Amino acid sequence: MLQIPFIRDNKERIIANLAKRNIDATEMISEVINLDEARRTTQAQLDNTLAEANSLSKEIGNLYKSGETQKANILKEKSGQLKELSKELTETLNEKSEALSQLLYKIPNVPNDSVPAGSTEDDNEEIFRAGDIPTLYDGAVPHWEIAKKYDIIDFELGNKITGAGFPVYKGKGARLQRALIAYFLDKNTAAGYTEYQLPLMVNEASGYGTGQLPDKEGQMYHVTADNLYLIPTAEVPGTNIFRDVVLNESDLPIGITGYTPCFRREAGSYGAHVRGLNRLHQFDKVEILRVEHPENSYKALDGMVDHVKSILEDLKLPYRILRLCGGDLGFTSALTFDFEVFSTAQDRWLEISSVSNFETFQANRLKLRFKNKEGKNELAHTLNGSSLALPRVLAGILENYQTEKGIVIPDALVPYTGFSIID
RNA sequence: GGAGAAUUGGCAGAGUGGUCGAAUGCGGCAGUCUUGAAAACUGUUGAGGGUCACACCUCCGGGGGUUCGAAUCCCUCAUUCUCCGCCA
Repeated sequence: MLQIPFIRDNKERIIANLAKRNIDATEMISEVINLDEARRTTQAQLDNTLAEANSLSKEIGNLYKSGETQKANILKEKSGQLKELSKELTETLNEKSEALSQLLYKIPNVPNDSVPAGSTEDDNEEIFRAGDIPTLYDGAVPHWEIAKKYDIIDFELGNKITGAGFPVYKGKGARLQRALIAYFLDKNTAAGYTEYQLPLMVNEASGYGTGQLPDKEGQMYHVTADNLYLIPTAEVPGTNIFRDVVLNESDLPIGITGYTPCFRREAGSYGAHVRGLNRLHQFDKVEILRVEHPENSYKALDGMVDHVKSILEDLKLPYRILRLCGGDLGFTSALTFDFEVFSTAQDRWLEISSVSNFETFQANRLKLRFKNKEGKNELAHTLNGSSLALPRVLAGILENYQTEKGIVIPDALVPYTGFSIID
């Protein structure tokens, strides 16, 4: 959520940069400003009314004390009128505030100046590429066939137990999953991130805190009996650690990592591109999150990018990094770098990590602040990234490491799997 | 799930209808003293809205109510603790 004073002061810049998301925010922005003005006017009227009522109450109290009941009763009547007036004003105020926050919830974060304009993923800007795309043997196949061939992932069984998008990993497949999780967590904690194990369901306030609500209402599984949501990413419980928190400046930066399953309804996505592990309702992910001083957040973002790079280099997977264009940028993000692994057998790039700086957009909703040098509370910056999302890394490994003899496990993972080939 | 108790500023903790945005202690910050530090002493120190700045308004777990007036009384929800029940 954008801050109102920021909107007031940066109207043109906001509109110009939101245009990169293909949004014409002119009307919304001026409506925000109008509503805010109306809100403030009403607030001032209400304040004055309440001030009058307060002093009247004091007077009445004094009159009672001195036994002047008659006079007190006269003032009581006046007080009743003020009460009525304040009720009306409160109602107006609530309406304005509600309308204002509803509107603010709908305005996405302002893209960073470096974000290219564009509407689809084709407009994303490739900024880095590394790793060799292997030449596969003649019998190479996509991962869903590999999974069947070696009996390591059973999609049909998942269909039976739950439904499409809930695969069952077995044997070496399950072990490989566990190995990846352990390896990622070790890698992250070695880089200074503190490991957390987080709730897999969150309440409504947390959903709003990180911006999934109301924007992605329909994309989360909702446990209606208790009004809880299954997390679509560890970002939600992880970032909400800091909801309504005032940190000391010396607490910054904070880095945390956690493994969680993620649940996404993925309403509306069907077709060949969602085959196998490419798009699931339940998948595993290890996440990294940072809380940073506003001055350092972009440096921290680069640090996160380097960290994810080092993981992919350990795994020796061919990958590229994209700077997302405005149209592809998430609602809450100011700047996002996507990592994609090349799936040789599918002949396409698969997104495996998304590293973003949210600046104060989440912090404003969360009320995540720190006491700055002047002793004032200032919004912190939040960042997060996947390191990494499991299914597509798994797909990448299965497809890029397939040989006639079987799937060769990347050296970095062997200590975790306890085996070096799936055959 | 049942019964009881509780929820106050960064923390601890007083406050049961008006003079309470709230005693006191700890912590934080600034100063005195000191070569420096510690100790001691002095001052200062919640958040949000509003204003050029004041004024002023709101906030004592959340929401609602009673009252001229609520941290204080009532209702409701959440959370915590104790006891009972159930249970991986």
